[in-house]
This record gives sequence, structure tokens and C-alpha cells, in this order.
Amino acid sequence: MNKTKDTTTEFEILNAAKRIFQHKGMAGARMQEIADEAGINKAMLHYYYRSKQLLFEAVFKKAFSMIAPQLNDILNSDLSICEKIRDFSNNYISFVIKHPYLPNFIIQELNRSPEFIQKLLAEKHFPNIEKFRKQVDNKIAEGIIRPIKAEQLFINIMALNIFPFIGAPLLKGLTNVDDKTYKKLMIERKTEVADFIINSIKLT
Amino acid sequence: MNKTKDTTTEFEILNAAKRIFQHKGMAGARMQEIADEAGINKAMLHYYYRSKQLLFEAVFKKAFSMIAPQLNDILNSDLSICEKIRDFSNNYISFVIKHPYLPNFIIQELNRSPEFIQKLLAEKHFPNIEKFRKQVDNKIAEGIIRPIKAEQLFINIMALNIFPFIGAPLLKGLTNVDDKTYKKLMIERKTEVADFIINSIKLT
DNA sequence: AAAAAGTTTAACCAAATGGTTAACAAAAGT
DNA sequence: ACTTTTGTTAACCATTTGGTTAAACTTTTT
Repeated sequence: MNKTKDTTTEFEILNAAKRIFQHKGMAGARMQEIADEAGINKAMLHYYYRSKQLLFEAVFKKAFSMIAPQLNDILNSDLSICEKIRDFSNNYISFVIKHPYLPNFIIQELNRSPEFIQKLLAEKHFPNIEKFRKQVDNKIAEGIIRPIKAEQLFINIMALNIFPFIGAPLLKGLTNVDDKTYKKLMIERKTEVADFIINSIKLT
Repeated sequence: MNKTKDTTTEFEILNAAKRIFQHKGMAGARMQEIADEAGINKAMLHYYYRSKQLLFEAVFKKAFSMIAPQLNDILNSDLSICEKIRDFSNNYISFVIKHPYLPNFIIQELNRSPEFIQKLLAEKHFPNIEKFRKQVDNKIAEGIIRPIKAEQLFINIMALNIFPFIGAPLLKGLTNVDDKTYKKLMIERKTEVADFIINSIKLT
């Protein structure tokens, strides 16, 4: 009853909304612009999603669900720390090159309404640092990596991978490189970031 | 003619605008809200700054002028690389703990209108990477630090210092720490970040 | 084929928003 | 003293914005 053409509209709305919201944020996005982007009447947005807020939340949750599994990889997989770092840096950077507005969108809207993270935390597969902390503490005890708080290491991994995309306009300006060269730098970072981290923590 | 009480209003507007814009961004901020925050009539905003856009630009430029000198410290001072990294991490993190909304505001608005960076680039004391690049390349040639592109090292320094504040809501959620503990982590980072970077690049 | 349910549109609406105006008050200049 | 300039306010305005409605069209059900 809703698997043929019907779903198309609902899906197109979500996609159009994704593009507009990710570019302009909740406050900057206009319902009319989303409707135009989807090529449909504005009333349809309300027909399928009731309000701007609910449409936004649908977009946000979808965006977050694309990132969360990657965070789970580093927090909950059974690989060694170094393998995790290499895998994550490689996968995440490849992913974001394809979806350049995603991280900024998520970070930005979480800053605008930090209470939103509580809704996400409540969901079942929300990534959690506990396993990673134990792993790091063990490896430190074994003398394999330098002493460092698991939280700090995790923050460093996130920072080195995520920030170059969020801060791209600023970094492009400061390093004085054009878009093409900057993209090359990002591709280099797929391995560069992991090397940088591992050089810092590895003892052997 | 405008140094006594007159300037106070203009100054109060700028301060109120700073608070509102930094919280809500250009799109989310309301002129009425800024006027209320400043405790004055909305017409005064236009009397002193003509339009929302111009008021915003005044706020943005002021914000950027508070950050730029710190970037210059790492790019153009005469200290050694390690000293620069230690100084910058320490100073920058201390600074941002006092002005927690600043980096997010700047990064966010640069993403929203990347052409804005061109206006900033044109200004005389805009930080530039050239000197830093030569310094890094020399130290690599001398065998003092590991081979790394100056741009990548610079991006790493920025990422490790700036991201923990921009990504705070997400990182607090993922690491499952409360605000107070997170702030402690940030204070630790004044030295932690520098150690982490130097461990990674130092050869001797 | 007729009724029912679901989808789409154009026109409309009230509230919010950036900006203006005209009148008034306070300083400053003469 | 009084004129001019500067600062301030309340009321107002045009446009934009999120959201609604009623009617039309399409698909599904019976």
C-alpha cells in the first residue's frame, strides 16, 4: 500500500530536506526552499512530516545513523588499537569525502541544542567508550603504548579525523591552498592521521 | 564627541549581539532579541549598525581578531617548533575555556559563507603558513623531527586544540562524562595536547 | 462503477521579522 | 537663549515564514 510511487515523495522530501538542512542548518533552512528542492508543493512537507521540527529531526537522526556505526567500529570492535585507528581513519575520511556536509551538520546542531544528545544516548546502539577504555588501559599496563587517558586518546582520534572537514574554510585560508590541493591533503590523511597517532602512543 | 556615554550604547549593542550571534548564529539570531539583551530599543541597532548583516560582520570581525593573534604566535613567532606547540596549546585552551562559544561561532559561519574568508585574507595581519613551513622543513632536514608536511602538522595542531570545544556535546555524550569532568579533561589538555604532538614528531 | 482512502495543489492566514519613520529628548555648538 | 546635532523611543510597514484548508485528483477497496 505504500511501497510503489507513494514512498517516493516522502523519500524525496527527506533527501531535499537533508541537502537544505545540511547546508543552512535548522534556523537558516526554509520550508519553501525544501519544497522547491524536492519539486513539490510545500503542503506536502507538512502532510508527511507535520512540522519543520519533525522534518528536521528525521533528517538529523538519519544523518547520525550514518555516523554512529563508524564510531562503534572504533569503540566496540575486536581489533587491536592500532588496527582500529588505521581502519577508522581510513574509512571515516573516505566516507566524509563523499558526504562533506555531514559532520559539520551534526556537530553544529548538537551545539545549538545540546539536550538533543540525550535523545540519541537513549537509543540502543549508541556508541559507548567503556570497552575502548579497558583496551587502552590494558595495553598501557602491558607496556605496549604510552600512558594516556582513554578519553584523551579518543578525543584526539576524533579531533584529527573530524576537524579537518569542519574547519576546512579556515584551514584552507590559513594554509593558503586551493580546494583541489586541500582535497589531496585529506586523501593523504587517510594514512597520515593513523601514523601520527600511532607514532605518538606506540612504545615498542 | 563620542567618547563619553554615547559609545556605551554602541558598545553594549556589540556585546549583546556577540552573545546572541555566538549562541544562535546569523540565521538563528533575532534583532529584537539582541535589543532586549542590550536593554535598548530595536531601532538603535539600525541607528548604529544599519542592518543585521553589518552588525553581524562587526561581531564576526571582532571575534576573529581575538583568535588571529594566537594563530600568528604559532605561525610567525621565533620560538622553536616544540616551544610553539607548547605555548599555543596552553594559551589557546586557556583562552577558549574563557570564551567557549568563540571557535564554534567562527568555524560555523565560515562554513555557512566560505567567501567570507576572502575578506579576512585581504587584511594585513592575517596569519600565513610560509614561515612555519620553512621551519618544519628545516628541522626535518636536520633530522630533529620526523618527516611530515607542514600543512598536515599544522592541521593536526589546530584539530587537537580546537575540536574538543566545537565537538564538546558529541564528545561528552560518547565519553559519557559530565560537564565538570569534561572541563577537567580540557584543562589537562593544555599540556596533554602538546605532549601528544611532540611525542609523535620528535626523533631525538 | 461507486465509494473510500490517500495524495496533491493553490490559495490563504496569523505571527514573526528586518527595517523605517516621525516625533521627542538630550547634548553640543553658537 | 536658541539652534543644531545626536541619541532614543513607540508605532508602523512590507515581506517572509511556518502552517492550514478546502477542493481536486488519483489510487485502492468493495
